[in-house]
Amino acid sequence: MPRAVRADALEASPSDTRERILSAALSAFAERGFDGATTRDIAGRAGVNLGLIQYYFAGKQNLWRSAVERAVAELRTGLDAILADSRVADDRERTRLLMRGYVRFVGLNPEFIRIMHDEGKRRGARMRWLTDRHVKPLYQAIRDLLERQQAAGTLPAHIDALHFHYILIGAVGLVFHQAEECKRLTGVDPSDPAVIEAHADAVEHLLLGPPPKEISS
Amino acid sequence: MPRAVRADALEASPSDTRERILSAALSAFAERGFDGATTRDIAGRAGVNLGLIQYYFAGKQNLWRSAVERAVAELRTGLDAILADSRVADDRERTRLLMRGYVRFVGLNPEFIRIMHDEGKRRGARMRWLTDRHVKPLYQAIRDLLERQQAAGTLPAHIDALHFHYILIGAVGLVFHQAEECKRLTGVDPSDPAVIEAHADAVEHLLLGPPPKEISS
DNA sequence: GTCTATATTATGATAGAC
DNA sequence: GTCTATCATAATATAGAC
Repeated sequence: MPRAVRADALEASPSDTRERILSAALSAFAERGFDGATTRDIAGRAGVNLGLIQYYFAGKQNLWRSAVERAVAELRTGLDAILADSRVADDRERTRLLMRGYVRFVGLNPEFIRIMHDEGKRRGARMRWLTDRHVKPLYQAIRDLLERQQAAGTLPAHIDALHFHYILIGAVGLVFHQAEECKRLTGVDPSDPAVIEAHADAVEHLLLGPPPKEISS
Repeated sequence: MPRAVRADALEASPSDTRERILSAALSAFAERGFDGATTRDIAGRAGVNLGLIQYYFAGKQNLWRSAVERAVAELRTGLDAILADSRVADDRERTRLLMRGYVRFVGLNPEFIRIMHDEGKRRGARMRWLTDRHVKPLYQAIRDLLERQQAAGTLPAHIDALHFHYILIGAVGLVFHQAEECKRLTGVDPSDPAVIEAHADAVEHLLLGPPPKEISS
């Protein structure tokens, strides 16, 4: 069965080449921004020839989109599972799990948030694509969770979804976005799993408040 | 007195040219990042000749530093005044005023936070310069305010300054950093003064909690 | 599919006239 | 101080050999 073992052969398979370019692209775009990243650097990181970027992706824009699509799909899968989990009792718990899932994802995948920030400040096709395709669903989910809890009286009624969304996303993500600054500022590397959990704890406590009172026993 | 009126003459004075380059540079670096901004574009926005950038600033790096220095100085002046104001009664009120001052500054000067985010994610000389010179003092101030309130029992004791700092800065700034995304996502322009105040209200309520009880009258 | 050129454009910086 | 012209480099993208 020679076909089945091809992918494990010593030489990289074609699809492996494609994947390596995508991974290298995600790192490069996250570190340097779209303008700062160069196709030469990406090819170098991936250990492949520059021409292969054109062969597989037909240009820098297209490579960016493919790399981002793959990263966002991972996050969406995780968050959708939390939102659809029927075992979760109430909206506060669902918000809490959504937030913690988001903290963990961003802590382990800071490339994602760096690209979101790099594009979210610009007018342009990439920002519009990201917003319509990936930010809007998350915003709707957060908005629904907020409004249901406001109706139930468990979150303050006068805060608009816009503010709640950006406060939550900003509070969760900035420390991982600014990981290099944070390391110089505090000596602590936020990608450390213990720091990730501590950050989730802090956000939960400050933003979601103490858990609602137990039914008195 | 011909010397005194020179600056008001019809033609731009030399120092005016320098100022226009600085303003254009701040906008360009904020919108496109250090790598994406070009000296040609900056000269074009300022309405001056490309060669004048070399004449006044001797290079792109130096221009960046001068432009950022000017923007940061404005913020520092405002925040230092709040921190030094002896009329402020207690640390909670000082934290509240510091936060609101920061919200207003960032809301009106989104260039500042875009540059902070663009550099804070990178290793390199610009990040180190920004962190040591401008982020550290703010971090120390926030850390002191947090720890004094923890000692007084008015903020939760187990939250480390690192998390509190990045939660506060992230919650305050993201909506203004992502202004373009926000406009597309919600139709609301966060640079609207009413939105700025609403954001300050929301951060205050969610992060600092309700004001401490009045002395019963 | 992968490689070596190379075309084309854009960039930061410089030289020198006025 | 301000301008035009230009250099040297680095970028994306393409053409075509293997």
